[in-house]
Amino acid sequence: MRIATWNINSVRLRLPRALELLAAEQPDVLCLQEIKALADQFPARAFADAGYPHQAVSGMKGYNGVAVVSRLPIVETERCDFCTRADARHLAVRIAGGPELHNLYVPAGGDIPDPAANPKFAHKLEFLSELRVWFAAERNAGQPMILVGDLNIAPLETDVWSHKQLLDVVSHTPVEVEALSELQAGLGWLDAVRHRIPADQRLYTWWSYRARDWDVSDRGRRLDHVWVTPPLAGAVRHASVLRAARGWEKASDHVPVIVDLDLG
DNA sequence: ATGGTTGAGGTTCAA
Repeated sequence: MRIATWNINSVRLRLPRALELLAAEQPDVLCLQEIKALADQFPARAFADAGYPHQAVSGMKGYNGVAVVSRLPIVETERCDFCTRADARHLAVRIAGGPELHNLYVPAGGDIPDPAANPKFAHKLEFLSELRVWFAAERNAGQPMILVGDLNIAPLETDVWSHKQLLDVVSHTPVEVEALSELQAGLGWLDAVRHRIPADQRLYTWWSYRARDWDVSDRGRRLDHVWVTPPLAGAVRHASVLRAARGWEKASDHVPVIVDLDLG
């Protein structure tokens, strides 16, 4: 099973790029974040015509929003709200004959890495904490599950262009990395991408729109992730990051991440 | 020291 995840930053604006991605990479399931659309604005017909008729969408007006489109039937769908906000940041689906898949868009957290001074950063930490508690209460480490999405945290030193210069920058601060690590430890999630692309290699999935030349300066961060629970640890066959997508016309600031699983 | 760009929607937020 091939799973792709992509923060598309407006599904309506970038629909043509998404259809090209599906045609080129042939994932079985594509998970999207930041669709920036209401569910009834989602281009369902276009994805269905492209061979992805099985869909789940959690949308809102203008911001956030996550969606899953699949070649394989989706047999169950669940949306959770965290931090008492109907924020369209989570969608769980069960793929027919396959594992449960959680698609997440973690709050970015604003600019100031201090929860007392910055409510957005406080929200980010609280969201991660609630997510950890939710998984501990509602699921267990023996269930085969996949967690994908824009987690808005680059945990490793090689997940950012400069570990030292980003220690005070939201997305790489120790307090966030610790919160993410606690979430990961909860069910023993394995970082599927780093399982296949070792941590001694720099790896980024996001480059700011504000750089003069994203490719030359290469000041990226690995914000987008694919994790699996222990029963699937041995199933991870291949992982890739589509860096070239950052150079597409009308590119998202994030690029797709793809993982292949051998589910037997 | 601070700006730089993008998207949605509406003249400003969030990223």
